[in-house]
Amino acid sequence: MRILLVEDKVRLREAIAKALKQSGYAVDTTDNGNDALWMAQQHSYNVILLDIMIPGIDGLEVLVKLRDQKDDTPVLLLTAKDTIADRVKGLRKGADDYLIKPFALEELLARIEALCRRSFQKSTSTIEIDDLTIDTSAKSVKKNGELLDLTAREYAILEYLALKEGAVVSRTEIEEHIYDELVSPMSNVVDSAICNLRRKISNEDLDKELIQTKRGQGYILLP
Amino acid sequence: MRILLVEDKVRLREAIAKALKQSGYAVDTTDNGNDALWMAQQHSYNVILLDIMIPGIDGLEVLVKLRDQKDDTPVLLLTAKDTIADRVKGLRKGADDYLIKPFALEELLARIEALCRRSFQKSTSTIEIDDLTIDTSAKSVKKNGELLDLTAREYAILEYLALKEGAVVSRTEIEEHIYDELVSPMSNVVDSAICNLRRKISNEDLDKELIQTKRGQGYILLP
DNA sequence: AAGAGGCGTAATGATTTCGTCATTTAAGAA
DNA sequence: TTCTTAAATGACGAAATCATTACGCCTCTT
Repeated sequence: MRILLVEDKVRLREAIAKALKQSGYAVDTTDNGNDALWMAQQHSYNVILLDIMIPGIDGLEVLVKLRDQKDDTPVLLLTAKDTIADRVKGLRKGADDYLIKPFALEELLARIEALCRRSFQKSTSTIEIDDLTIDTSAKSVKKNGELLDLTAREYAILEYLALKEGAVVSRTEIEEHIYDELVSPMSNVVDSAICNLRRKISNEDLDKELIQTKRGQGYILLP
Repeated sequence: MRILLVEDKVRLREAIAKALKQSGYAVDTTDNGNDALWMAQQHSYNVILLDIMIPGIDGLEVLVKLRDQKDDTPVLLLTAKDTIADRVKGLRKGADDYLIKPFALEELLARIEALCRRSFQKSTSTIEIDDLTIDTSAKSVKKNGELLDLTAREYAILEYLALKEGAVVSRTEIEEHIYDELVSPMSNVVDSAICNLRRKISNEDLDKELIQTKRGQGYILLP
């Protein structure tokens, strides 16, 4: 899951970014509205955290422009203002949620989770696929009740595939949503990660692969 | 466990704060309603102790605003008033418990415990994990019946991990819940504390670690 | 007032992860 | 079948993360 964080106060921005990364998100940050718009056009983020009071174009305007461009990335507004009028204004302009500063990091994490779930049209925090149970809240995966020992990367990829269950997911898409920095075109990081992941989730006896390869296209997770 | 104490009378406030700290809670205090609201938004407390008669916004109003913001932190009202009408009013507005001044510290501590338990949906005051028995009421930990000599910090961390058994808990989350002030970003207090904790709870013979490291994510307590 | 112990900090050493590269294997077209 | 290209796999090393120790401040106790 990749998140764009738009916040001008350095300390707050870095504190939030740190917490998000610890929770397994790929995070891009910026401190102003112009860059925010630019970045939002470059990548498809899963969630955008948008402070309203920022230099350059203000947060609400960024939001409006995004929606004008038919970009419906979930936006969570961060704001110091706390009047019903402001709330309504933000939501009217197409925000999906808002949080009043200062807020608890856990609250933020919970809302982001909710937004992600919603954007993938999932209502629960666990996804069941075959003999796997993926708990997106605890960030753990169980196979027949046994906890699997996945690394952060492995988990992130599996979760992403699971959320898009049944859809072909390209390498590029995985790179863009899971990795912080741009992956060099020649790299086979994803292949490598998928290989390790398969090793951990496969049933040695059955030769059925949960993660199937669509040659020339990417991977697909099938139940 | 982190507690917010809102009480304007200095002596009483400090007495309560001291007692709470001795019982192993992280305590933040304030003497007025405005700051209380601010602080409650800043952190996610496990319990809020709220005097009704305070300067600024009064206690009941603070409560109402919290609930308006969907903040369901357990609130224990402290008040001199003792009429059924007042009680009902408080509870109606979303308080979880009620204590009439003057009260015995013992009584207060007991109720706080109850609220903490309830918020984690645990009915008993002891948590059993592997060969450990954590008594949240006595704030003691036994290993195979033997009492362990944990420091307050160590206990607090263990208890928190235990309450979230099976879920990955990030350093940031631990810092936020166990430590009074924000820990400097570079600090490795948590690592250090975990290290000491492990030393005390580990079985030298078995190499199974109860507290496992999820590299890049945090720690997880597994049975 | 002195001693002890808790606890935060810094430094160093150990571990793990993960990206890269090289090689093998498999898929699909001719 | 054979050739071409994509994907899987395994080994390796750099980098990041974590564990552990030592030290010093501060608080609490006696």
